[in-house]
Amino acid sequence: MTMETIESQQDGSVSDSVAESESAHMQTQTGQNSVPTLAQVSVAGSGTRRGSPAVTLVQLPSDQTVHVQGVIHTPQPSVIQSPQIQTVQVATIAEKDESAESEGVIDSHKRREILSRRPSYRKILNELSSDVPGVPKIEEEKSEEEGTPPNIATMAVPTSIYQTSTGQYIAIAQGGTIQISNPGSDGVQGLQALTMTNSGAPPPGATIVQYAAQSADGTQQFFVPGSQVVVQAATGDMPTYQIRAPTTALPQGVVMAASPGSLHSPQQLAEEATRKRELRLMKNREAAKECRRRKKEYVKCLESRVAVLEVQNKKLIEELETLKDICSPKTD
DNA sequence: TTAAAAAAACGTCACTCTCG
DNA sequence: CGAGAGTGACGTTTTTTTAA
Repeated sequence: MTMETIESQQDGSVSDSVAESESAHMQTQTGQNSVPTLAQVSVAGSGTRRGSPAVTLVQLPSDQTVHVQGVIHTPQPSVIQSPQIQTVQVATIAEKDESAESEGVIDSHKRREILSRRPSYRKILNELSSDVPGVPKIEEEKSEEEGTPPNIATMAVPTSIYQTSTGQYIAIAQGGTIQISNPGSDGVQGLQALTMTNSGAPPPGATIVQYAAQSADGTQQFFVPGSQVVVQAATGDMPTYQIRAPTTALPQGVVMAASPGSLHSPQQLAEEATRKRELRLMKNREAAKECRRRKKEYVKCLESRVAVLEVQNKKLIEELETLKDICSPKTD
């Protein structure tokens, strides 16, 4: 097996401002890869140059290995049509309006409009993956590479565990996650992950537990401003919990009903508005995390595709050279 | 070892798009 | 048409890298 080295143009940075790397359509000049920032891609060629498509291993800079199918198929006519064609353009999946950058005087609102009309990464990548078999799809669900489900992962380091009067266990993890487990169920399945949001300044002296029941998946969420913890649940159809400061043994206040019920007073309305806002912010927070994860995956995918196309380009160049040698006998 | 710089990650807002 | 998901932009925080 011969190891050869090609060079791929890539900045390697994955940050919030991926738009620059997305917008760039990479160009490879034949025989003159003199691009300032170069990353090396190792290619382990295997199999035949002619005949059935050979599978090539491409070692990406990020220790990824990509299986690349051979691009030269003997039965097919060569894709090389003219010696003058020396520029290979690669993967302009998500075009950004280049003029917006070049002009530089465009106002931010208009620029925002342009940018916000781009399709989602999931769509782009799925379209891309339908074209290229090697490109993985972004699943609708969380990918399995994320590992265990969140409610299992977060049970790893509970700092406090309480038992309610109904026999349920409440664990408060360091990350602010509350977990409720039913002793009757077999461990993990009885777990319910709850999130304590400590962000933002709690109203002074107030202890508000906001509760939202989502019957669809059985998820229950509590919002506890400040650093209080959930201590005890009462019996009955409507579960109630007490909030205590972690350092004191005295109950600080109560707490919650399983449904907000009818809201009348301005304070209740304000609390409801606060609850809705907290819920919206929390969802948006999670959505932003997921969006960034998808974006990173998308960029990785683009980089993989660049490597694949670099390999294709190299093979086409080799084919061109071979054909040149065959067709033009030596003159000297 | 440490301070500064750079990069990455995060939270929030504003907006568009999609779906019921 | 409204609710919610998705995402770009922006400012802030955290982590990593680099130079002294």
